Parts: sequence; C-alpha cells; structure tokens
Amino acid sequence: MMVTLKMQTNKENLLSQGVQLLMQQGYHGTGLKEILDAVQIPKGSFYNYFPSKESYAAEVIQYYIAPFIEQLGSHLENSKLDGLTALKTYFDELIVELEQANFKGGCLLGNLMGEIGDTSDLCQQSLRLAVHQYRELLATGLRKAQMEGTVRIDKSADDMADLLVNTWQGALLRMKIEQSADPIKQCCHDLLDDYFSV
Amino acid sequence: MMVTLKMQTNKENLLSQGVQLLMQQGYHGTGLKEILDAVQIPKGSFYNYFPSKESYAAEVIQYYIAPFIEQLGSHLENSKLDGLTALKTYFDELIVELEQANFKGGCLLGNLMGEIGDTSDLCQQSLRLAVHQYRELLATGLRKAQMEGTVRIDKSADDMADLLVNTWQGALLRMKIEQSADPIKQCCHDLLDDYFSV
DNA sequence: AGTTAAGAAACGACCAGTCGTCTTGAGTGT
DNA sequence: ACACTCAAGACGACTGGTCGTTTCTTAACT
Repeated sequence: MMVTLKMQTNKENLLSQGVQLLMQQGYHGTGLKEILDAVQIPKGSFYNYFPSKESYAAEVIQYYIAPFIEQLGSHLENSKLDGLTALKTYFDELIVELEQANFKGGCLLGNLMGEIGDTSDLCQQSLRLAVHQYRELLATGLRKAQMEGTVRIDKSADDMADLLVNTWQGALLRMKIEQSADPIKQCCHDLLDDYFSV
Repeated sequence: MMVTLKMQTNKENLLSQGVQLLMQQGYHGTGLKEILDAVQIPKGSFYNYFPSKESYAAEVIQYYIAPFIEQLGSHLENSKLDGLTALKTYFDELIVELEQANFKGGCLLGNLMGEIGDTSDLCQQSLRLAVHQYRELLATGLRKAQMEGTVRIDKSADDMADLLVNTWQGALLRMKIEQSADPIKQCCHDLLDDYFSV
C-alpha cells in the first residue's frame, strides 16, 4: 500500500519534471540523468516506472495537456461567460503565463511535434491524441459561440478549431524567436476578434 | 586557388547535408559524425569549416531558406501572374513537395524554432533573420495583390504575412503528426482563398 | 516466504570538440 | 624553370563526459 503510493508520487514527480525539462530543452536535448537528479531518483529506478525514455515522453505529453483541457473546459462550463468570451479569456490567461515565463518553452506539444513528431511512433500517437482532445474542446466552444450568434456559421467549428490550434502553435514558435508576445496576441486578435466573428 | 574551391564545395556539401539531417532529426538528434560520414569528411576537418556545431546550424538555416526566397521571388516577378495567384501557386508547389517527402521533416525553420529557438542565441538570430526575410517577401506579394484588388486592404500586408507564416508553420506541425496534407491545404484555403480575399 | 521495488554500478555506444602530425601547394629566390 | 620554404588545410586518433539501458544485489512489503 505504502509502496504503491510512494511509487505514484515518484512517477508524478518524474512526469511533472519531464514537462518542464522536455518543454524547455526538447527530447534529445534532455538527458534522463538531468530529470532524475531533479527529482532525486536514482537512474536504475527509472525503469521501474517507465519502460523507456520514449514511452516516458509519450506519458509526459498526456500529463502536460490534461491541465490545459481542464482549464479551458472550466471556462466553457462557466455559465456567466458566452462561448466566445470564454475562449478569449482562456487564451488571455495563456498569454499572461507565457509572458511570465519570458517566452521560454512555449508549448510542449508544438516543440515535440517539430522535433520527434515524425520519428517516434509512440510520441506521434500521444501527440495526435493530445492535440485531438484539445481541438475537440475548442470546437465545442466555437459551436457554442455559433449557437449564441457570436461566431460565423458558414465555416464549421471543427475547421475553425483546427485553424486556431495551428495558428496558435505557429505563433508560439514566432514568439520564441522574437522574444515577444506580439505573435500570440495577434493570433488571438486575427482569429477570435476578426476572422471567426460574425 | 584550387584549395579554396575544394573548401567551398566541401562546405556546401556540409550545409546541404545539414539541411536534410537537421530537418529530419533535429539539432540534438543529429550528431556531427552522421553529417560528416554522409559527406565523407573526417571529423577533424569540420572545424576548419565551422567554429562549432551551433554556428554550423546557424549557417544551415540561411542555406536552407535561400532557395525558398528565390522560388517565391521568381513567382512574384513572373509578370503573367497576379500577386495572389503567384502566392497560391508557390504554396501549391510546396504542398506537392511535402507530399512527395511523405510529410517527413516539414520545415527546418519551424522545427528548430521549437527545439532551440529559445536556447541558442546564435540560431535564434539566424532563425529570426530567415523568417523576417521570408515574411517580407510574402508581404510584398500581398501588397501587390492589394494593389491589384484581389486582397483586402483593411488589414496591413505585414500583418497578413505574419499570420500566413505562423499558420503555415503550425499547419506543418499538424501535418507531421497527422501524416496528411490536409492541414497545410486547409491553411492555404482558409487564408488565401477566404480570409485575405476581398 | 515470495514478490517486487530500490538503488548502485557498470554497460557499450556516442557526444562535441581538440591535438599533433601529415600533406599540399602557393610564394620566393635564383 | 626550378628548388626550397612554410603556412594552412587535411586528417584521424583521442579527450572527458554523457547517452539510454541493463544487471544484480539489497531491502521492504504482502
């Protein structure tokens, strides 16, 4: 009982630390030793928790996206906000967080899609799953906004959600090299305030 | 005289091979040995051509973007095509190339922005320069299209060029994990055929 | 008693980068 | 036109360190 509990917190620590390090340094740029040192777990123990670095990364991806799904979901369920406002509020929060992080890291999904999205099957699957979940939630919000009359209905919510996800990811890349929040702010403005709007 | 000529072709071979390998495997995922073996240059000679792997990558970035600038530029200078058609034609060509590559690699700029865009100063500078050149050329095309009356004038060509670059990059990431050309096709359609259009 | 995790040590392979030797060809003096 | 000089590129072995992974003994819990 105790042992499995300890194991679970160890595993969570590994995943949590993995989010930080993999996001900032990438997959190949981060060694297991660095992760293990940070959470004070000896190297030999790692393979009690994960079968390989690759499948560890695949789990980190899911661990990373869950809070974003939750955060966006709770905004959409907030009955005080209409769908479009909920989306805008959510992205505004993300922008603040990214500014506080001084534009370091960006998005783990975007970074890993570029680095290993087409070379690691395991991570590709995990990335696809994570992006699809996220995209689906955005589409739900856009559908709600369509019914509320604040978003155009001549484009499908699914297509707009894809466009929003992709533009956001591209804007995050730009943010990293410009060291500025302008690209991500522009992304939200162009799409949410203009293109999607009725 | 001969020696500098040989040096130049060696250097170009290194850059050309670097484009391929860095695009497909990333910066940290590609070892110098792998590059050097591919172009049959011994390890010790590498540092006669480049002071470090990092500055090599920075040069690879410029070597990579040049042909794209040239290709897009020649389309824009083609007097038979209006600006908007030139842009569409250019991106259609890119899509064909990416399909032929089976969606492997994507764009070196996007991949490196995500992986080392905020950790390597040298590469960040090089990436910024490359993206700015590219963005400026797209803006030129969009400005031309505005004057021809095929693109809306209530948004600045610069802003639209940024949006186009960013969305394209995000769509390339999606392409890599979906293993499909749909995201990049959708990107062109949404922006060039719809949002930018009058 | 039996199962499983913890943990240390070590595995071979590979990393970016360096060092000193070898080779080459341009420049100079004749 | 030829021989000599000498800097500069070519080159491969080697550096210390790190990579992901495995092995095996010890310890703890059921």
